[in-house]
Amino acid sequence: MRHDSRLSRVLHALIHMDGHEGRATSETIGHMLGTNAVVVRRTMAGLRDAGYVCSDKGPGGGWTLLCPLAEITLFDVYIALGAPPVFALGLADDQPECLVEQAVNAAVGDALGKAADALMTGLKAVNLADVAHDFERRSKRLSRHRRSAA
Amino acid sequence: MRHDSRLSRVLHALIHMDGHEGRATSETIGHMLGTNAVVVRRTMAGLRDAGYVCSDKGPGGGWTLLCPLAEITLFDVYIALGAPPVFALGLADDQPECLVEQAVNAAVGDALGKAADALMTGLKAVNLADVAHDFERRSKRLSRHRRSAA
DNA sequence: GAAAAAAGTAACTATCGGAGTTACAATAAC
DNA sequence: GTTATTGTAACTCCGATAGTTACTTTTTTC
Repeated sequence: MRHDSRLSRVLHALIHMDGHEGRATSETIGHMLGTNAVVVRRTMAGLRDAGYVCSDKGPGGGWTLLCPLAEITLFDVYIALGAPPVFALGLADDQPECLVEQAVNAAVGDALGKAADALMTGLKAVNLADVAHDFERRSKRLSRHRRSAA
Repeated sequence: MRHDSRLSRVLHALIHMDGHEGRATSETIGHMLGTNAVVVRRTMAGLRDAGYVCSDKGPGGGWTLLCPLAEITLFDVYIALGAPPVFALGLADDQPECLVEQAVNAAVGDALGKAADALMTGLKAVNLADVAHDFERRSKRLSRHRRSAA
């Protein structure tokens, strides 16, 4: 596996669900994301547990957004996913008694810690309504271009 | 694989090499890092290509540091390793035409970009002499504790 | 109450990259 | 020429997400 794209995918699903009439089934969401229903259920489980969405079984069932987009930040979603590991880079721990390893890990760990802080700050600064507005901007720009090309 | 610990390990090796009399063989370095000689050679190859160390074959051969520690930053070493991927988190690219995906990826990518900037800034701010000094501080502190415990 | 539509979930496979290992070639010192 | 050493290719191992299959459970609808 190269990347963990769950955050990106779940956000994608939530924005689509906001524009969606009524409930969206896992199957529908899977098509929107280019994946399948089981992956959608698995990934959305954390959001359901956190109370941002609910799911209903049976005919007419599916996923419902329980919250205005403006009240969910990217950070909230990241936490609801279980705060998965951010970095591919890590510290060696083969010689935990070695003071050189400790000094190196303190230095690298400090830089990684600052990077993680910056990431969390960045995720807290944006809510899903911001992303939805950006989507709308992109839609309008695209239709302008289409008209002018016609 | 969980983490890429090459940066941490190479730094560990370089600090040890600075305190080492003459050349250090891959075998010796492997023991210091808790790994084996082939992994050491593979990982150090980038540093050799970048000119920070050289390696000599044959009896009496091994690795030599070519540069004062103060002239190498953590960032330099990261680049010499080939600037490996920093994040385990990534963007979805299953629906590249989808404007929702684009908006989501712009938002998440922006946060990741700021985090990467913070990481690089942190890596540039520390050179290997800083790490070596921290190692010496740790050594002194430890021997004080040992004396006072005796 | 039977059929159908949906979620929930377990279990398995695919994939990807670092790490570990083995094997062997190339080189240099003595 | 023997030995110590690097250089490298080729393979296995591991861990995590992602994909897939199969089955159970729940709920609606007829």
